Amino acid sequence: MAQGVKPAAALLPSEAGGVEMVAKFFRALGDPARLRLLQFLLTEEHTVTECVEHIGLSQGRVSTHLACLADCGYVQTRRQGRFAYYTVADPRVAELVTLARSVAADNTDALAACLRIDNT
Amino acid sequence: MAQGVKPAAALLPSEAGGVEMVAKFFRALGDPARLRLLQFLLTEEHTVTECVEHIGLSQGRVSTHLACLADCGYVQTRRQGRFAYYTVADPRVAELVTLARSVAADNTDALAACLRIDNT
DNA sequence: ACGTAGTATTCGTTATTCCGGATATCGCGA
DNA sequence: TCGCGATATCCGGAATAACGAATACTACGT
Repeated sequence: MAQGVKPAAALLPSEAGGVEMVAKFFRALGDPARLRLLQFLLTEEHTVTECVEHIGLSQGRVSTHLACLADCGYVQTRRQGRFAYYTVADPRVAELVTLARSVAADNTDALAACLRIDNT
Repeated sequence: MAQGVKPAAALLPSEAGGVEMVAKFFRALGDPARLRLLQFLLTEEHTVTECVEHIGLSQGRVSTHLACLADCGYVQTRRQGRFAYYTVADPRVAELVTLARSVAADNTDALAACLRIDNT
């Protein structure tokens, strides 16, 4: 093996459930609706209703999506009266998406042709 | 909002299907098996059979997972005889996973409690 | 040419995930 | 207090994705 490099000895946490945790984390970004919400909330905070109008899904669904993003640490909530203001919590989120976008851009064709993991 | 920063004006591609493409890209990382494969292939190249022994899934499934990772541009194939050697193609992949891991690590508890986007 | 090992693909089944609609829950104003 | 607007949660139902087993394909050795 590549000796002397010692690269990414522990890229993934070897703790129990660590890999599953990271996978769950990525899965949260693997949905177009949540990705759009993330972009929408990146520049400024918005209420749930505003998000609903922006992405055009049912209110209940949007609320769940936002809760998921909050659970994963992507966004944070600010409660004021009966409103809930969501916004991106962590600057690393933008890095993450930007980085992914740059890699994905270099594989547009292959990605488009990829019929998911298992097609049929 | 944070004025004067002009952050990520086009974080996501607004082209048709761009968001879906990035989502698909992330979804490829949202599976524990593929994530483990990626780590396994990060330091050195391995054949399909080696991967099978390493993660303990059926040969057919592993082959499909690897094909998916290749489609997404995460890994590349080198064919030699009847063997197929897979290895990580892009250094940005390690960045991506490391970055995600660091964010996920800061939200371990919330992530663990997150019953996925829609639990039941 | 034949058999075998390595890899890829197909198939039916099972498990996840997303969705809208209905239904709570909570806060505020009249 | 009553009603209403904003959010959150709870249902089936439909779509997607993962799995193992079986099968097809390919390259090599004999």
